[in-house]
Amino acid sequence: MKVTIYDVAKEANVSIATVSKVINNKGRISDKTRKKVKTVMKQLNYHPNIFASALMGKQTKTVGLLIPDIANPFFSELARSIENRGHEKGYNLVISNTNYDSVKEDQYLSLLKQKSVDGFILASGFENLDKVQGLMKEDIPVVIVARDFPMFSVNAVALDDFMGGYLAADHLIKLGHQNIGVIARDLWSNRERLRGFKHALKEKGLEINSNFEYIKGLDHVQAGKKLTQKYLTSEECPSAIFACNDLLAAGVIQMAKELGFKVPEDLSIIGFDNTAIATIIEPPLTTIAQPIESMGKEVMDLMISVIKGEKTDKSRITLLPSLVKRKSTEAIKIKGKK
Amino acid sequence: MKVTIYDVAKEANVSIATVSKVINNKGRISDKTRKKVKTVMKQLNYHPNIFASALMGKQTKTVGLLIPDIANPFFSELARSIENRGHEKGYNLVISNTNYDSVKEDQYLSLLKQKSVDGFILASGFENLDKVQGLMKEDIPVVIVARDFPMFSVNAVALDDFMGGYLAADHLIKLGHQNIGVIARDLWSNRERLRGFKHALKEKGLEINSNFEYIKGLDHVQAGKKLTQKYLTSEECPSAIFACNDLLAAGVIQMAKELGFKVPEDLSIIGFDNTAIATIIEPPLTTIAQPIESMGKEVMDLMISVIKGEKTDKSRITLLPSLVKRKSTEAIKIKGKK
DNA sequence: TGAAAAAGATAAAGCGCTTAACTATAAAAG
DNA sequence: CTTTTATAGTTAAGCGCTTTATCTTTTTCA
Repeated sequence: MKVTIYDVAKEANVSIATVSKVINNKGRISDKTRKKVKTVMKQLNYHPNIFASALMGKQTKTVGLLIPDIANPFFSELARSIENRGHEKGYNLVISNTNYDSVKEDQYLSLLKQKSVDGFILASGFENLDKVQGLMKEDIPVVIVARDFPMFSVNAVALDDFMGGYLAADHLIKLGHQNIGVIARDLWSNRERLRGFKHALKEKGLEINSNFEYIKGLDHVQAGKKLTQKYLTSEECPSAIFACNDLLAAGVIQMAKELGFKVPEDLSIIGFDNTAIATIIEPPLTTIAQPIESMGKEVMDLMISVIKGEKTDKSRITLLPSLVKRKSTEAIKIKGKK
Repeated sequence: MKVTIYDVAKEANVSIATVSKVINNKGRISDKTRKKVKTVMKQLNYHPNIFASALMGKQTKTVGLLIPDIANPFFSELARSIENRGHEKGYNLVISNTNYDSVKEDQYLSLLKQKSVDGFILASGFENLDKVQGLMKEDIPVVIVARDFPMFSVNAVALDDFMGGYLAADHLIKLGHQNIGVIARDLWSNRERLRGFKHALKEKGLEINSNFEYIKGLDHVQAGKKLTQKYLTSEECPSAIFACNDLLAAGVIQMAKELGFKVPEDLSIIGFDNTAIATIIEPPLTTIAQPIESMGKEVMDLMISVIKGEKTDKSRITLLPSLVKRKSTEAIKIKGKK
């Protein structure tokens, strides 16, 4: 039924060891035998059983990807990009949706460890450093993406979130906005974005009073709406809102409209990520773009080089965000004037 | 280093066969020994090596999911739902993005076969029946989702696409539309939708002249825009457009606006899928809803029961679509009147 | 021409597990 | 008290592959 290394060996009149050698390009083999064996392999449509070799400690060409929410466009685009690069390089992806849930993170980690994935790409919340350190202690390749652990030696490819926040604030300030609301889930990357944001404000002598605001248990769009409602009906109604991802921004726009605010005339909105939805919503969203495509490529490449042992030192690749101006932001109107 | 069945056996003073038996709940084991072994397993934090058992023909608790485009919200939501259900039941998902490319489909199929996934969930285009039949001949569990092969015995969970198309047409007709454009990629499910659509028209004595229209090589949104431009600037400018997925519909709305058409006043638009973007775009999209959540659950459950051999006969589960009315469709204005 | 070195191929052990066949023990039956 | 039978546990083969030590053949060159 299933063709094994024995079948090939018999057919080619050699030992299984010889076959193994040509499979792995190891040891001394004459060209003649190599050719013969290869021919037979083709002819029999032989494919080595990965499990048998995994048993012997070889790689499985599979990497685990832990992601908080595959249905969030940023993550699904990132996943697609990682997957593509993986496919190019001969790696498969076991994708696990953690739903920002640390219990699930744990479960997946031990499950996939058991399934001998060659390494882990963590795009999850992972506020918990311990788990990552645990993996590293066991010498399991780990790469973090879209999330940085400062002060901690780990392979990572991340966005300069600080700069992203700075860019957003800078844009808004230049348009004359001074009273700006922020909506962000309390994650590390968002903390950085907020830091950059505040830094820009400070440079111009501005202050921001609003801090982390987020409503758990809702999806991003709903959370964006709720918070926007709160902001826009409060006393110091902001003239602009910085939403820390595009989904949130979509919610902001929706609620603004529902409350009778015109975007961008009455309220400027800037998002983050530059996913497909930024161009789908109305008005098209001004947003801070993450280079999702190269991010995926870089992280997969890094993962592979770690797996192959080419990298012994840790490295951190930082990609830079950029401002994409569309229609959801504009210069503030002078109050009272028309 | 790694703790094996031998370590457990030694520690518990039994043979490895006994340990194996308690792991798999097989054979005769006294309660006392069972408890003892279990304790030791916990204590040593032992986890069986899946590969070793896979080598012996046991399951890997991994299923392959082939999907055309994980970044399309319909598929990412579907993937999430499948993944969730899988996780509940102890299965992992290897997700492969085929990009509607039959070469990639082939590659993934043989690759994952080699990696001994327990079965395949095919959400891909798979116009090619042969491959599916090939898998089935090898007795590899296969379930098709969101895509039906009529006249062919295969496990599937699908939407009643015919009804979906019918519902869309019915809604539009009741609103008085007679001249309706259709945008759809030429896939099986869309052919069914179109058939249902036309059926409804025929019932009312209406005809549709436009047929399959799609532009390959573009993403859905762009394709939707291009085609809309063509329709709206043509002679028999339609009063309504049926787009066979929400992404396409988003493109339609965008282009309509760009051309100065008001939605829904000048042009009614109905989508398909009811993904998150339906509520994000402006105006909110009237669309035919697929029960994505239950679809994912059903397909995973079906897959598992096939894997476990509980199902010997093929079965086809058909879910029903429903119309979700939002703001992108309205009754047609009588021409000339105001 | 012959001994040493190099090259090519092999046998066999072992990775961690399952399982069929078997042995030992205890309980039931004659 | 021996024989049968059910029960509890063990032995050992083997899944398909890698790899080390070993053996055989060919090449090299003094």
